[in-house]
Amino acid sequence: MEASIALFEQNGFSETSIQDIVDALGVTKGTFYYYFKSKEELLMDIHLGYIEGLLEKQKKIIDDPAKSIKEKVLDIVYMLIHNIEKQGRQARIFFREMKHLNEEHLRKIVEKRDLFRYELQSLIEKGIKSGEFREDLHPSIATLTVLGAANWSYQWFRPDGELSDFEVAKQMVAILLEGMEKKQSINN
Amino acid sequence: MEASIALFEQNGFSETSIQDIVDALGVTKGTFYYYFKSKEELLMDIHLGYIEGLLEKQKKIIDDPAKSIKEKVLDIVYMLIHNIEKQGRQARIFFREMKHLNEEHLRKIVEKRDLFRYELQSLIEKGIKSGEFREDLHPSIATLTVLGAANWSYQWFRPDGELSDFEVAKQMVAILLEGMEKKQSINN
Amino acid sequence: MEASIALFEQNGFSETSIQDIVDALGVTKGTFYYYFKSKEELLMDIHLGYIEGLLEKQKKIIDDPAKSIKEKVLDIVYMLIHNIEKQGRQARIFFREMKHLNEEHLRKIVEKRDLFRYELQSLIEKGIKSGEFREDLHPSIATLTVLGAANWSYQWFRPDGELSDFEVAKQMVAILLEGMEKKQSINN
Amino acid sequence: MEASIALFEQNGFSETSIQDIVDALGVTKGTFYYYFKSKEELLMDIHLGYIEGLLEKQKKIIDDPAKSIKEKVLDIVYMLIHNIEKQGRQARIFFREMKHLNEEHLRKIVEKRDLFRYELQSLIEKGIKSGEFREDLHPSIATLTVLGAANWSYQWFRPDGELSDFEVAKQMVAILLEGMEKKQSINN
DNA sequence: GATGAATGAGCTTTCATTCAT
DNA sequence: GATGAATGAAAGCTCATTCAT
Repeated sequence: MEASIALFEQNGFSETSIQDIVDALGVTKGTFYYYFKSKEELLMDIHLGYIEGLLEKQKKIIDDPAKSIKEKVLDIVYMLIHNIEKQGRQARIFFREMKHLNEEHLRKIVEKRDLFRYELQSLIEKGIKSGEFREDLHPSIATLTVLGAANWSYQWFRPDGELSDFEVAKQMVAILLEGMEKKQSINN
Repeated sequence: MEASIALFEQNGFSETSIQDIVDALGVTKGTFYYYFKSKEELLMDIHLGYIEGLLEKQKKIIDDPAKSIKEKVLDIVYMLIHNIEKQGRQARIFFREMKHLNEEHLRKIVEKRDLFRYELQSLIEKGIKSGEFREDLHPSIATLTVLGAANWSYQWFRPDGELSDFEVAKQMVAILLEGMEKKQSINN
Repeated sequence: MEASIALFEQNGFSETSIQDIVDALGVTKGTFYYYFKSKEELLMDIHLGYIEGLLEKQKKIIDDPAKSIKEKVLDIVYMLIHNIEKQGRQARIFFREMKHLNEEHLRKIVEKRDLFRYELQSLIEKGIKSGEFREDLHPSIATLTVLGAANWSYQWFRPDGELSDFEVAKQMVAILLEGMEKKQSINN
Repeated sequence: MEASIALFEQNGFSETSIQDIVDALGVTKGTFYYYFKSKEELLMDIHLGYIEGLLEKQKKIIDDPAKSIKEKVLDIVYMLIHNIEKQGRQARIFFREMKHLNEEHLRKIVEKRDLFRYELQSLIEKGIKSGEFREDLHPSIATLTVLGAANWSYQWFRPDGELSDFEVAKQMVAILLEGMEKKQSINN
């Protein structure tokens, strides 16, 4: 799986042959099929590992009773960006290669992906009710804006860049929560 | 090109054969190679058409002397989302299939894509200088946050949804400019 | 098709690879798939050619108004055996490799094979009614006995043997019609 | 062997993998190779079991001093058909999969199969000499006609059909001995 | 401008067999 | 007696590309 993740990320699922994978490991194609029923099944395993990891981490954040909703949103954004440092390759495979899953597998993955989204959305809805977020916020668009900003980072965030994952997350959340506009000073 | 865009978007570049394309048109493979040097060249044509269209529209917005910077950012976000209504398929191909370009073509496209980003970033930098945006804004992260939010919509925005492209863009820009937080009333 | 018939007959369908077929012709595998959708489709074409040829010949014999029923039975047996001289390889493929057809194709072929049997059976039934055949004959078993005797010959009849196909057919029909028993002389 | 007979008969020798066989038994492939040297050897064992059983039963019938030759022919036909009730699957494997034996094994099996035929042929020859059968009978063709009629039944005879194996054999032998023709009454 | 025949390299997958444990 | 991991050869099939016509 590790070897295939590196190859799928770099060259794409369709462009990576079983031969490429087993060559990277110094084994033969037969060995691959001893461990995986098909190339698609391997892809499914990668997808499952990724999304279930995310769901688990999201759940821990949401269930934390000590944090405010804003803090939880920050934590989720940070978690997504931090995850790219650790599992950026899986993330890129997840978004790019999902269409190569078969119908049944795709259904399962989309279900979990949607669950992640709904959990975030219901957090934002709570924030609106509790007064932490503006009442005129459209919960689903707010959710997708946050997710877009964070997920897009898998396209550009490199852990070796100028800013750390935490600083990127802080900046991004600052924009999302407080906005880019210069605040009007109360005294003016 | 039209036929291939529909097929590439639906099934992916690698999964679409030349045969599929010519079948959709009722011609034969020989004919394809009379008009295109290779499958990759066709993909390049699609990429070029998409990114050059975006750059042109972006330029028109930025060069408009009648608008504030904030308005220009709104316009660019709206333009990106609106584009999905018109050219969603090209957008999805652009982001998903870029890696199938050859080295030289890829370089050219990445150059133009980066140009688009730099133009937005320099708009935001101007906004910071002019006092329209907060001084503590990290221009590159702000740029990528805006682009992430807008570009991500190609994954979920459907023109037949509840909200129009303009309403989605307005909501999204409201979040990006004013933030999700409830503003403190001046009297409190 | 000709090349594949020779190979399927000699080595069996599963044991003959596409490579074997195209090697025999001095072309490449791609060429094979330009003309046939799959290996199974080629097998179907062989089956269809064989059974439809038989049905056509059977029809001509049955529709001949100048012949008695006994003569028609002889003609059908002779036709089957004669066919082995001309198309013995197809015959052997027909009986041996039918199970490699896919469900839909198998259904079509079995239908036609059964039609051939029913036509013979209805001929025998007419013979019983007309008094040419014994009344205590069980039509379906008689049919299968005749078909068994004739069809089995594809397992052993070789056109270069001692007897010609016509002589074999005559002998076989003599047994089937008159029996192997020594007839009791009228005077005894 | 039992498990493999069921699988070979249903799906064919080439189409049945060792994995299929050991799966049916809940053991592993290594175990198979502890008991059989190769897949082909297993096939040979099945062939040997079948043909030696037939030869033994044939010998008992032929050696019976209490029976006429005609009765012996009936008995052999009955034995063949009866065998299908008991060992139909082996029979079908025997006729269909023989070509998968290796050269040496094939030679041995063909020898025994031919022995069975010669024994029947020599019985018929005796019947001709003794006056039980017509003198103009061609012994080898008569033999193959009888064998064809009987063996073919493995293609269609189902023990749950309308007639029992004994009734089918009686009908078939009636045809083979007395013929299908209506006998001319002595008084006419 | 367009066709149709052909190629060749590559693909995923299967499977009988081996063998150290 | 039995297992499980591995192999290697081959299978059916796909497909971008070429090119004479």
